[in-house]
Amino acid sequence: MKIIEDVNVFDINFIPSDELQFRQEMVDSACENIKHSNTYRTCVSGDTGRGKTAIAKKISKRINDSIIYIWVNCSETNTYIQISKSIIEQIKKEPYNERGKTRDEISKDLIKILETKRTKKIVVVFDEIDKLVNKKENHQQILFTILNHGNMNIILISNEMNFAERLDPRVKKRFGENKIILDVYSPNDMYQILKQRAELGLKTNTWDSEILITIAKFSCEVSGDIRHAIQLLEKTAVKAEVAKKDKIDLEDIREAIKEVQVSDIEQVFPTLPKHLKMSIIALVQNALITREGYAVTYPDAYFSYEKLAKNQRFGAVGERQFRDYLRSLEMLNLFSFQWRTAINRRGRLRIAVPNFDFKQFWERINGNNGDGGERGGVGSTSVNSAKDEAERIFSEAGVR
DNA sequence: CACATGCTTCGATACGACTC
DNA sequence: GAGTCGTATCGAAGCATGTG
Repeated sequence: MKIIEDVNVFDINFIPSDELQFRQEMVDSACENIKHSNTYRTCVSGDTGRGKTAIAKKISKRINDSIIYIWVNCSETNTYIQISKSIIEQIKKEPYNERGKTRDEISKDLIKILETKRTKKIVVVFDEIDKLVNKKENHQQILFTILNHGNMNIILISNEMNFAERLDPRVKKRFGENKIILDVYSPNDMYQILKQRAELGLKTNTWDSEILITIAKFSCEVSGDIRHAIQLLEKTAVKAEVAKKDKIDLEDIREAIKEVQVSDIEQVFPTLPKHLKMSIIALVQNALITREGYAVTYPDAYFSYEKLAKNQRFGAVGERQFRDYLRSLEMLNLFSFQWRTAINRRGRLRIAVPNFDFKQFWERINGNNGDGGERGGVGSTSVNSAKDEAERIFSEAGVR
């Protein structure tokens, strides 16, 4: 029996066509402000899955006819040149060739376009602005250029609450105190949102409130991320469908949770550069040794990494660079870092806590887990390649 | 307080990809 | 080949947090 009516409803980018639940006032107020001003500026911040992107997308849908809407995702587009190019292309709606042009030349082209008089207002959204601000290079100068030329409405979207502190002071001043900070969805909020999705995407009578409440509670506890909850609901529905049930039950949720938890690291791992992979393995090895779920970054984890990397073609990088790798892993949300007082030692320790089930990860990459590969379907390819990658590293390093 | 440790920040350098 | 970017790497200086 079919349970899912419309898969698209569970897509990560799906925005319901009716009003947003719980975030609609913010959309309304932003739209009003944009209507009455040429220089509306605001920062929206909050952890992943709290509706930041949904707000921005909703604004564009709402007033798309009267504005030029520009979307820049700073996790992909995060250099001065790339951002300029993207903005120029989105305004002119034609390709822009930046090859061979210097930063100054591109900057001039951009300014020219920004200062052109037009009837439609421009709204620029910088998604994941923290990825831009946290870069070592001064690519955030692009914001200064934009603020100084022409009139644009600007919305900054950030995961980090305090990204503003890293902003160039000249830019920060221009944004003033206009901030929207999004709170976590409560279990009840999540339930309401899930209900909306279930009504849109699932066949009637295949689900009940108890199912949704269970998912909402679980997702709230583990992440507070609404996307997590929606993904879990979808997987649960798939599980029920595969089992040929008429109705989703709690057992399906348990099955689905198993998958959601491992998917993150195992999907990301194969896509990472070699040194990052070895860093992850080193950290996991040490997390297993301490038996308390964390790894000491230096010297322990670094030495483990050195051992792994010793026989690689390019050898191990220095401890200094290893720290930059740790930073990357933090940015990827794979590890969190904390301070600990050192015992029997001076100074202090930095410890890395894996944000994933590292024991399960370790079992899988070591192939010790006999029933690890029994899962069919979409997930198994990525799981196997994570394992393959790790095995290659182990064999090249001559370590087990 | 002087010193140890481990981190962050800043800047220098090397190098590949690209255009002129 | 010169010039320009962007990225990866590393060293020096300095800061924060601890010990004796």
